[in-house]
Amino acid sequence: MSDSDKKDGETAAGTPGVDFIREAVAEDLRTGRYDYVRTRCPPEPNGWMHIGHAKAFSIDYFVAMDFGGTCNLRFDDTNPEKEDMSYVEAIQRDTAWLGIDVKDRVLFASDYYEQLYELAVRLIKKGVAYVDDLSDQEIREYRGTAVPDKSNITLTPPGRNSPYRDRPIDENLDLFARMRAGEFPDGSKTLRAKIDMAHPNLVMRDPVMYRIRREKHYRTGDAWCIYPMYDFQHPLSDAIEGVTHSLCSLEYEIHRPLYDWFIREAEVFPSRQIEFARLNISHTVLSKRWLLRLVQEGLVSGWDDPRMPTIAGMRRRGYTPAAIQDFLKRIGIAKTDSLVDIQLLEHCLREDLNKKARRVMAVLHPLKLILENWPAGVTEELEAINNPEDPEAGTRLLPFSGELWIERDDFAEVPPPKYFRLFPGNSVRLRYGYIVTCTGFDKDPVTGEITAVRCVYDEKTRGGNAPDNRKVKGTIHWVSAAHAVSLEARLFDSLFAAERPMDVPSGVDWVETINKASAEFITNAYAEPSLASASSGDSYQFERLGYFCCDQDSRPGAPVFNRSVSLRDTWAKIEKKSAQ
RNA sequence: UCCCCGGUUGUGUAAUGGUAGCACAGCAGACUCUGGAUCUGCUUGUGGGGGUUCGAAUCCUCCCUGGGGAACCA
Repeated sequence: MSDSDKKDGETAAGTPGVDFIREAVAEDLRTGRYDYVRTRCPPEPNGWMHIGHAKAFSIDYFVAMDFGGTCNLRFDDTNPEKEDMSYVEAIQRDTAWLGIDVKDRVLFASDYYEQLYELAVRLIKKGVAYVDDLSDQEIREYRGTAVPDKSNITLTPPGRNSPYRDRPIDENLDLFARMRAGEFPDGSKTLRAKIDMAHPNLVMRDPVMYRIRREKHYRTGDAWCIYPMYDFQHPLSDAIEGVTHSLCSLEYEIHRPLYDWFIREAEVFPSRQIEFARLNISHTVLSKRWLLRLVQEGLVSGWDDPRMPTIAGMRRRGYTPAAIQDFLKRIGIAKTDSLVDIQLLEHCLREDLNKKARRVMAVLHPLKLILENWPAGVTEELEAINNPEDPEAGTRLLPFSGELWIERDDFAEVPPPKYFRLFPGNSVRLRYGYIVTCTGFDKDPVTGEITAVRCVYDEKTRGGNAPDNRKVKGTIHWVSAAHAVSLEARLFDSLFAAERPMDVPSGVDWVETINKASAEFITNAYAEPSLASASSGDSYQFERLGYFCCDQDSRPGAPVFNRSVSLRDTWAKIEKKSAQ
């Protein structure tokens, strides 16, 4: 065995184990608890999908795929006040884009209203559900719970039974039918499960199953004036669909006994709920409520603002499904409440785009460079490699002339330590062009601004080669001024400077903590001519700057690019260090 | 207060009674026509105390600590 073989063996030993969910599923198959696997993605259509949902749905989907099973996309649409068809469409589009192919298994809890009603009737007939006349306030009080106030903590004594708890079954049946028929006003009655008002788990203290709510539902219209609650609807919808493993986030852990109770009492297919930790990412927020507010108050341009952690926003920003799936694979699945560093997400994007994105040259902060010894009126064409990581991508020709745009940062009147770009007397290579030496610069006498850099080029270095083997430390990018395409570059930063935006100091509205400098639009950037034909969604690497994705706001002759992520910037680190 | 669930390098995640590993981040170096990419090396960890055991991140116990729950939302 060679050394390298040994090394492979060691690496294999460090291979991550299978996660606890797949372990449990495998166990269920082994013991015969189930003989197939079916999961479900359970969105509520009340907002757009974000990366946290992507994590959950990917777990649902890939767990099913790994065991040769199926995965449903089921909309849990039982709250007509908040739900809307536009959300259904957005969620379906984003799910498919992520590579979650549920085929025709797109389902709606609202399609089960009749079945759920029948199951409720079954529970009433068994004597384990009853119609209650208590108000919401009274239900809370009878439950024996205090007002949830972190600063004023009180005991939770056993609850008291509702005076309507022991209504005869026939009366309950009659009342429930009349609730459906619309004989009672909103909020005047509920259907409750008869479990245990002294249960230590508060969700088991006779949870509400149905409420009266006269609200037009986006799918069922006015057909119903009673709507099922999540705790009742979810397990039974799972059962109706034959879902074996109902995977959800940790917040539902405490609901599992209730999930099991409904399944047992309704005598339906025994789906199993398993919980995992939801995703948190630094410097952003994965809360539908917060995201909705950002959109509604115009703090971002919409659900698909490139700064949003929504799938639509990330897609517009330039994230790829491959990068997102790679990220989700790397963060794993666990029950530990965690905060993933956003740099891991960015790393995954860079890694994907590095292999795929074509290289182009663009100058974001233009500074004129004049080649003093360039023959007047001459334009040359120079060959450039499209992607050094992918030889198949081939080459292209770049126009070159005596007046170029270079990056303002690539010239320094007085070079800082370890700076090896352009400064008086120094030589750099123009990428794929010539080696040039700085002879001077023009300066506005009033403002002190550098207006142009003057250089001479070495004609023997065409293409950027140094035939004399001379070492030129710096290579900078450029665009021929006469041939440049104007473009708009949109640079983005995190929406929140704080690592944990949710931890808002008391008395502060979180909206005030938004990073106001999180979007910078540069309208006077220049790029090589090939970018004129870019179309929306195309990703490029702007050499030495980062990955950019062509935005939907682009117009013919006026391309707009979003910076997806910058390149790793060693120079920035050096600068930062010497500044300290 | 009560009920439930967690705590493994800076971050995330493995190790399922038997050498605490991997990735990201960080640091140092090599290489380079992108200060990119790639490659090499390095630092840092089982929340604490007791117990069981030849052997404990893993089992028991107490403590500490973090999260969740007490909606006619999901």
